[in-house]
Amino acid sequence: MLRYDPAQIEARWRRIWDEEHTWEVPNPGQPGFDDSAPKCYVLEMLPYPSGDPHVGHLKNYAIGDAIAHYRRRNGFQVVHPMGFDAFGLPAENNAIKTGEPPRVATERSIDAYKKAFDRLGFSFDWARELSSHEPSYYRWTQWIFLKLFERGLAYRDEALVQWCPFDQTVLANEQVIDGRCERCGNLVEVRELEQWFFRITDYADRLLDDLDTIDWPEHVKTMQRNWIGRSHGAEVIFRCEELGIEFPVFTTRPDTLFGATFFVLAPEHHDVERLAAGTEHEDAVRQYVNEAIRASAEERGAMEREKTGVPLGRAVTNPVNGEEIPMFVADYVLMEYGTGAIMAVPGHDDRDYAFATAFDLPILRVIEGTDPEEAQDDDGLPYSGDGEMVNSERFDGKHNREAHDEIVSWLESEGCGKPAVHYRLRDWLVSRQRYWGCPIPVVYCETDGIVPLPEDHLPVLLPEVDDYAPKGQSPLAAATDWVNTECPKCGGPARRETDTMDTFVDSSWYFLRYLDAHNDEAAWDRAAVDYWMPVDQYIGGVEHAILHLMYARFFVKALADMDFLGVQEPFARLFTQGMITRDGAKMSSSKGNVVSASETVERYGADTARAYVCFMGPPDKGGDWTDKSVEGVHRFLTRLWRLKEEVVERTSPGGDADGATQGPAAELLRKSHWAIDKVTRDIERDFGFNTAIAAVMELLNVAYTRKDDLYGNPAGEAAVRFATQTAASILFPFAPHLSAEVYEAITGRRVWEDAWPKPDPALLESDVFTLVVQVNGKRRAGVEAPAGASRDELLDLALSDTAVRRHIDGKQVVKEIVVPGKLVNLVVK
RNA sequence: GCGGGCGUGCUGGAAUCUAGGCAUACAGGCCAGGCUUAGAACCUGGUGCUCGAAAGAGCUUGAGGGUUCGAAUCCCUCCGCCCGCACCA
Repeated sequence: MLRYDPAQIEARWRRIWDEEHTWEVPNPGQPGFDDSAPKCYVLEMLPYPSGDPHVGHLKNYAIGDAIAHYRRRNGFQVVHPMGFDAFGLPAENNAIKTGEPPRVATERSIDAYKKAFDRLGFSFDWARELSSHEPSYYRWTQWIFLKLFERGLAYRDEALVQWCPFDQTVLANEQVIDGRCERCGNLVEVRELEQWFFRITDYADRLLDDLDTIDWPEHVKTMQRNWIGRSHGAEVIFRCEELGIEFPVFTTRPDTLFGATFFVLAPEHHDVERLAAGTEHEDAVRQYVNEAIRASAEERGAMEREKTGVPLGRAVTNPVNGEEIPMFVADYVLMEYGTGAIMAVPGHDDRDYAFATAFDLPILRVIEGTDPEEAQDDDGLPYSGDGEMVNSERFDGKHNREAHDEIVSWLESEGCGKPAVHYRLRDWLVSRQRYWGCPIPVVYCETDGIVPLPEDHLPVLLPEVDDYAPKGQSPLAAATDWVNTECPKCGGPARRETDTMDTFVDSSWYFLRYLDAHNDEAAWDRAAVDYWMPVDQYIGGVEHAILHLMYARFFVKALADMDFLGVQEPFARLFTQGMITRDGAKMSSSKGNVVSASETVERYGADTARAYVCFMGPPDKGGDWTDKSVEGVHRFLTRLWRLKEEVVERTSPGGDADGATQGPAAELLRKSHWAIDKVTRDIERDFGFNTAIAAVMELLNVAYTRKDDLYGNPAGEAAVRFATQTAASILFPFAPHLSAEVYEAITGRRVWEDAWPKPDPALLESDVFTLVVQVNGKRRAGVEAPAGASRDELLDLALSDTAVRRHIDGKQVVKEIVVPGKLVNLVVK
C-alpha cells in the first residue's frame, strides 16, 4: 500500500490543471462559450502582495475556491479571477529605506504570492490576471478619473484635510481611525490644502438606499449606514442683527427651537474672528481658537471631557420667538458636520446641557417628559424623549412629533428655514503626495488652468526617480523632465500634477477589468461586463466594510450613470470571513505568531491546509490556529487515501449495491446518500463548511467500521466503492487534489467533469426510526418504530416499553402528545 | 452612552436559534486495549457532571424568572466577553 504523499499527488493535478487551462473560461462570443449555462462570478478581495501569505489569506481563497468548484459542478459557468493590488505605501516605505525601486520589490512579492497560490491549487483563471501598477491597467484608472472629471465628480478644492506627518501625505477621512493614521498609527494633523476629491456625497442617498437591494451581512450594512449618517431635519437661520450676519444651523429637532437659550460656533468657523473683533472677549477667543485647532482630533473626540468654550460677546435672534440669545465658541461643535454652528437646547440635549451647567446658562423645558428613566436632575432634564410641548407659545399642548413638521413649514413661509438632510459622509479625498501610485492625468497651464489630458495621451506613465523620500510634496515633483510638459489645449508650458491617486481608486474597479483584462481599446467591453456582472459572491475581510466596499459601490453607480455598465451594485452577495488568530491574538510579525501558509502546505500539503481552515469552525467566525487540529484533518485525509488504496486492491468494479436493502451494505449506501444531502445543504446554507466536512468524516467512519464485512461480496464491494467515490466527490471543493486522485482511482473519471451528485430520496428515508418516548418531558426510552406508523401505533409502542412502564405505572396519564415520525410525550400525574 | 453579535463538555465546535421535540455530531485532548523487542504511525473502545459495584437515578447549554406537554432555541431581568459607532446637532 502506498503512503499518502500530498506533495506528489498535488503536483500531478496542478500540472494537469495548468497544462489544460482547466479553470479558464471564455467570454460571450469567444470560442468555447456556453450560452446555455448560467453564469457565476466568484471573487475574493484583491490581495496586496507583501511578503509571504499567511493562513489568514489562505482562508479567504479556500472559501472562495470551494464556492467556485461547487458552482461549476452544479452547471454554472464560473469566472474566478485573481490579480494584485500593487501600488501602495509598504513598497514605497521599503524603497525609502533600501533604495530598491518599489516596482522591483512589488513584482518580487507578486511572484511569491503567485507561487504560493499555485502550490495551493486554487482554481483561478490566470488568463485574466491583472496588477494595478501596470500601465495596461492604470491607463484605465486614469481614464475613469477623466470620466469622473468630465462629469464633475472629480474636482480640486481647498479644504481642511487630515495630514499624516509620518507618511507625509493627506489621508481620506476613512483612513483616520481615532485621530490616528490607519497605516502608521501616528496622530494626524489638520491642514488646509488644495486637493483632489471625488464627489461621493452626490451618491449618499443611493449608497444608503441600495443597501436594501444587496445580500450582505447585516453588520456590514449597518456600518455603511452609520458611516453615511443621513439625518433628516431642518436648516434654521439665526441672525446676528448687530453685524448683519446670518447663521444657518442644522437641527434634527426643530420641535425644540423654543428651548434654544444660547448659540455655539465651532472654533474653525470662518466668522468667529469677525464676531469677536472689537469685543472685550477678542483676545480670549483668539487664544481659545488657536488651542482648539492645534489639539488633535483624538483629544477633541473624547466625550467624557469637560465642556470648554468662550463667549463671543454677541447675540443672535431666535427666529421662532425673536429672543436674543448669547453666542459662544466651543470645540464640542464640529466644523465638519452641518454648518459648523448649532442652536443649543440644554433642556433636551445632553451636550448642550453639560455646557449650560458649566457656564451657568439658562435651561428651559419645552417638552414634558413622561419617562422617569430619562431624568438626570431634579427637573427631569435634559430630556431627549417625546412628549407634549410647553413654553412654546402657539405650539403648547401639541405632541412634539406633530409640531416638528408644522414648525418647519412655518419657518419656510417666514423665509428663515427649510427642511434639510445632512450626511456624515464627506467627499473622498483621492490625491496623495506619494510616488508609488497611479499618476493623476491632469496638467496645470498658466493660461488654461487645470487641464485634463485627452484620452489619447494616456497612460501618463509613472516616471523613474532616484529619491523616494517624501518632502511634503510628491517625490514626482523632482522628476523635472516629466513634470514640465506642454498644455494639450494651448501648447504652452504646463506642469503635470505630481500627486498620485489613493490606492483605493485602483481597487474600486478591478472586478470590471477582469472581465476583459487584455482590451487595449477600452477599459472593458460592455457585452462582457453585462454578461458577468454583478459579482455573485464576493469574499473578504470585514476590515474593508467601509472603505473599499463603499468606494467600489460609488464607482459602479457613477459608471452606470455614464452608461458604461448596466448594474447598480458591484457585489450582489458578500461573505466576510472571520480572522484566524494564534494563541488568541491577531497574527502579526511583531508578535512573532504568524503561521505561514507555505510552511503549512510544505508540512501537510495544500489539501490539509485548505480543508483545515474550512473545518476550524463556521467560516464567518474567527478561530484559533492549533497545530494539533491540523493534524486531525491530515489524519482524516490520510484515512481517505488508505481506504482508496484498499478498495482498489481488494474490490472489483461492476457490482451493484442498489439491491441491498438491509445489513452493512445498505447502511453504508444510506450513509453515502445522507452525506451527499448534508454536504449539499451545508454549502448552500450560509457556508456551513465545517459541518459539511464533518459529514464526510462521518461517512468515512462508517465505511471504516463496516468495510471488512463488505469485502468479498459484489453488493458489499459496490457499497464501499460508492462510499469512497462519494466521499471524494463531495470533499472536492475543500481538498481538490486528493479528491481528484481518489475519484479517478475508483471511477476512472475526473471529478470536476462530473456533475455534483444528487442523493437518492428513497435512500434518505429509512423505513424505521427511533421513536423518542418522554414522560413529563423527560426522555425515558428510544423505541424502534416503522416510519409510517400512525398515532395509535406509536402510542401502543411507547406504552409497551418497559422503561416507560416503570415511569407511568401507578400514575394517571392525563395527556398524550404524539409527533409522528419523532416522539411521544406522556404527561402523568 | 448608542447599535450589533456572542456565552453549550477539558478545548474548537454540533444540534435548519430563521420551524421549540434524543443536548454535546465531527475534531482535538485524555484514558484503556490491540499491533510492536520498544517507540512512532495505525486500529478498536471509552470519555458532560454527581451518586452507584451495576442496573439505574438525579443534575446540566453564563445567572435568575416566565410561556409550553416539552426550551440551548421564544419572552423578561441581570452578569460577562467581542465588534462597530461615538460631542454628528
